[in-house]
Amino acid sequence: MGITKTDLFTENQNEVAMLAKAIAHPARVAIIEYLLKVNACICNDIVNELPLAQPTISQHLKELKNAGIIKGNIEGNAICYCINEPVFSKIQGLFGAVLPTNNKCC
Amino acid sequence: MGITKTDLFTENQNEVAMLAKAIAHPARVAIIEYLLKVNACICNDIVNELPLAQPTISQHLKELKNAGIIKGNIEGNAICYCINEPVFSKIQGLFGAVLPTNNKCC
DNA sequence: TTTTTATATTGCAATATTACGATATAGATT
DNA sequence: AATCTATATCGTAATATTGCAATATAAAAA
Repeated sequence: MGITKTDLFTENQNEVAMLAKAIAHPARVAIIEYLLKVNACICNDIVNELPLAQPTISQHLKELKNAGIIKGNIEGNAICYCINEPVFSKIQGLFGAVLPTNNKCC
Repeated sequence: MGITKTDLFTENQNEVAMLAKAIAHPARVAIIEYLLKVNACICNDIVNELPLAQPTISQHLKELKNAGIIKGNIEGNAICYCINEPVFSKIQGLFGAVLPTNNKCC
């Protein structure tokens, strides 16, 4: 198959999986880290920053944008990208704020 | 291609991506949620809990185990799974503890 | 020892992802 | 207008993922 049965899971489970998938590639992690570091909108810089071809980076940016993690603003003939705060905060909440477990076995 | 160029990125970027990938499927999110809920080692229950065939779940469990997120203990003829605390805490740290951004543009 | 129970492995089909060259688009510059 | 610059899209090859039936394995129960 190769197709995920999203209809069998809750909306929340699918959302967490979708957001995790967007982060599940080192190039996209690098893009997020870079945007967090410069803490501003960045245009062509990303292509020069990463060791991948321009179409490949464009594709990764699209996936991050589709997941809502970043957003792009048209600035002349360039497009400036930055972190989309609300979604990014949501991710921090989803993965960061889980109850401390106390395994009784294992 | 279809192959990720891990050698082009830092160890940390690859690790974050690897952990995110392990979470990037609703079935695996459901397994993690269930293990956190019952807060103990669970054996066959997972197969009955999820709407997927046994081999499929076995495969997802294997991926979570490979990522270090869960661990399995042999208990007679059954195997009991539970959250692997150190790695799970690491995930919470990685995704949860990021500086608050203050976008100047967009 | 045969059978049952719990889980893993194999093999395979359907689909998704990754990467990039070639090309398109669109605003800026000359 | 012609060219340059920045980015997106298309097409395609290589590889990875998802899902499951069939089968294997191994301990428990009968």
